[in-house]
Amino acid sequence: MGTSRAACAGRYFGPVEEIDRRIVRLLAADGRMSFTDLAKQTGLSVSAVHQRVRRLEKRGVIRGYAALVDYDAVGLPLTAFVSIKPIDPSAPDDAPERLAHLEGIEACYSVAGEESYILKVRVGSPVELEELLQQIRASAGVSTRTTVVLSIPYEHRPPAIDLSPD
Amino acid sequence: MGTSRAACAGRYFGPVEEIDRRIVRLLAADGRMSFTDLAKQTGLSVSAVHQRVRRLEKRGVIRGYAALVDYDAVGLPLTAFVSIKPIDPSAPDDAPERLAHLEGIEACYSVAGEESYILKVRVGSPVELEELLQQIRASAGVSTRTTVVLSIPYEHRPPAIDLSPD
DNA sequence: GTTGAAAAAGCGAATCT
DNA sequence: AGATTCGCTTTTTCAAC
Repeated sequence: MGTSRAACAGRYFGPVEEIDRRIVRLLAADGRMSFTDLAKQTGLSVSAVHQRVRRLEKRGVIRGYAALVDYDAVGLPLTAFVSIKPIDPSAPDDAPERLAHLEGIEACYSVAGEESYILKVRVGSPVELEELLQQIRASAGVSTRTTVVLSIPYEHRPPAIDLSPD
Repeated sequence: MGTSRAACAGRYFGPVEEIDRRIVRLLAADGRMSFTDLAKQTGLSVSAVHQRVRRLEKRGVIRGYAALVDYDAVGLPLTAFVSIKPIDPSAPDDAPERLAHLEGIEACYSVAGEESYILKVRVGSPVELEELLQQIRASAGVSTRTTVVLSIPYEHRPPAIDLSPD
């Protein structure tokens, strides 16, 4: 190997080094933390932190920022997981692109197992879920299996980014 | 009814009115948007926006802010969905609390269907997934069924908050 | 990475509609 | 009640070191 990468006793910590991981961890837990606070927490100057955050954004390590919302309060009280399977398994599998235009689909995961993708959807009511399922089937040529979410004990807990040595 | 709530042709838009929904939508898409920009996008004064955002935070409509991170880059390249089912169905169901201390569990959904909860987990490697699954089974007295995520076409798309009339 | 200064944004109180 | 204007403070941002 020509390059020396971050590794430690068999555990690979990814291409982001210690201080950067601290920054990412802090911002994942509080996306609006100021550069001033970030500097205090990391022991760096404000400018140094600023520079690192911009670099992390540019490299795509930080992909963006989001407010975490109460979906009940904004009229989207119904969450569901929709597993999909192509009706014609020999057809090209471009379901994610075919579904990207549909509002209400929050995420699309390609998975191992019986089905090919799991979608996470948020809608306003059972009728809206029904309509969305019809659109999913029609748009992607798939069958669907839906698991309705009854309640959400917790969600979006900040990631357990490891801070061990490089 | 004594109170008049937001309703429109059979569609209930939640307890958050038009302009507030605009604000929430904008912040969900860009959690670091400045109050100045927010004011421009909504046609309000900066102070008015400021006041509304604080109120939305206090009411819990905005629950927090988070940086969206590239999990591969920070050493958590393995995502999975873990469906759990109590081994003893007559025992009290407090799985969410019993699992809350475990790092690596990002979300916990109570669901309708064969299993009782779906967990979303992020770990660094297959071995770490194995260890986490053992901890889940031991901590909550459940059996697990795991669906490994192979790739993530998209995730955390901003919610389709409706902006129709109240 | 650091310091330091200018520009921008955040924030609270008083005022007005 | 809710929006606006006014100042002051903090943060952001961009120089040069």
